[in-house]
Amino acid sequence: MKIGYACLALAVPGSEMKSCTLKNAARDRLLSLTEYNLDALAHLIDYNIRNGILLFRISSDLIPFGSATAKDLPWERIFASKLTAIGQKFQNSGMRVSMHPGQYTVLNSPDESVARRSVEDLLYHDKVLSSLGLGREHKIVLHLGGAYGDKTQAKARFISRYRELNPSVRSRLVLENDDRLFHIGDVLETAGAEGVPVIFDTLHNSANPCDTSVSDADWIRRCSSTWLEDDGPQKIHYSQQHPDRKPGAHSESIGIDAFLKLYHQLAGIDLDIMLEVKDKNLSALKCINTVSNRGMSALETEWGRYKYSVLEHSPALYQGIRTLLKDKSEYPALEMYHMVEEAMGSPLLPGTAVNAAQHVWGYFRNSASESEQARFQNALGKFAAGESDLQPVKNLLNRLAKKYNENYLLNAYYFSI
DNA sequence: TGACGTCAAGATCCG
DNA sequence: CGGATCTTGACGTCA
Repeated sequence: MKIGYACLALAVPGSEMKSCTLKNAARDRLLSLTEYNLDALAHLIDYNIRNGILLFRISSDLIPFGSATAKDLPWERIFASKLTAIGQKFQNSGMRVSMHPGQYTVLNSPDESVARRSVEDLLYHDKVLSSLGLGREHKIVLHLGGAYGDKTQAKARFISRYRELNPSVRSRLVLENDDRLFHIGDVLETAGAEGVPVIFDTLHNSANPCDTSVSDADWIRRCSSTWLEDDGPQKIHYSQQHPDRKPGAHSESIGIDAFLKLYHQLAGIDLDIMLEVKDKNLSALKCINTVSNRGMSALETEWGRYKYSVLEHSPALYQGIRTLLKDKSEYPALEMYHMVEEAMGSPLLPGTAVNAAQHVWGYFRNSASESEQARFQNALGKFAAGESDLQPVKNLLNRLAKKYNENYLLNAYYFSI
C-alpha cells in the first residue's frame, strides 16, 4: 500500500517547476528550463523519500512543450546523467511514479491531427519515464476522450487507436473513468476488451456514476482483475468533493475520517492510492501518518509545520495539540489530525491571526532592518484595522523567511494554506 | 463563443 | 524600483 500526491508539493523550497510561453520557447530557453526542472524534481523526490511518500505523479510540464516544440531536442541525452541520478532515487527508495496527460490529450478524436498530436504526447510521456529507467509498472494515466455524440463509436475509435500505439506506450497505459462522459462501466468495458488496467477515480464516479447501487469498494474490487503481475499493484485515484464548488471539484484537503472509512473497506487488497487534492503532500502525509505508526518524531515534525496555521485559527486547539503530543508513549496521529482539521475548519479571527503573525515575526525581531520592522508593523496594523486582508502580512513574512534563510519557517505550512 | 481546469508567465498597476 | 494584483497562455470538447 502506497499513498501519494500529484505533480507539485506545498512548502518544499526548491521544488517549483518553471515554464514559458510558446513565443519564448527557443531552444536555449527550453534547455535551461528543462535543466532547472530536473533539479527541482530531484529536490522534490528527496523530500518524498525523507517523508516516506513512495507514490508520486511527475508533472507533464517537466520538459516544457515536450511533445511539440521540444520534441526533437535531445534532452534525454543532454541531461542523461541528471536523469540517471533521479532514476536511481526511485530505484533505491522503491518509489512508484506515474504521469497523466491532461484533458487535451484526446486519442479518440475524429480530428486526425488532434489524434496524431495525442500520440506524440503519449510518446513524450513514455520517453520521460523510460529515460528515468522506469519499468512498465510506472504508468501513464489517460481518459477515454470525447464522445462526439456517439459513445459506442467513440469507444471503438479509442480501441483502434490504442492498437496502433507503440508497444512501450501501450505497456504503460492505464484508463481512468472521467467526470462527465465515460463512467467506470464504459471504461471497464473498453479497457477490458484490450487488457488495459483500469484506474477507479472515486470523485469522478460520484460526479458521473455508472450504477449507484455499487459501492466504491466494489468498483475497486471489479477493477482489480484488470491489473496483471507486470502492471504492478492496482492503483486508484481518491479525492473528495469541494463543499462549495460544482460536483467533481477537488476538496482543499482530504478529510481523514472519510478516507479511513474507505481504507478499512479495502483491507487485504494490494492497492496504491493517488490523492487528488489541493493541499497535495499535506494530505498525503496526513493519510500515511494515520494508517501506519511512523513514530512520534514524524508527528512532531508535522506539528512543527502546522503549528502557526493552527495557532492563527485556534489558540485553544494549539494548546490542545501541544498537550496531546507530550505523552511520548502514544502515537496519537488520528487525534492530532482531527484537531488540525477542526482548527483549519474554523473561521480566521483577526485577533488570533495577528497573534500568530507576531509569533512568526519573532524569528526576525532581532535581525530585521528598521525598514523591515516598519513595513511589518504597517502591514499588520492595516490588517488589524480591517483595512486589508492577511495576505500582505504573510507575503512579507515569507520574503523575510527566504532572505534570512529560516528553514523551519520555509518548511512550515503557514505560507501555503 | 465561453466554460471548463491548471499553473505560472507576463503585464500592469501601485506606492 | 520592487512588490502586489490582474490577465493571459496552451490545450480540445461541449453546451
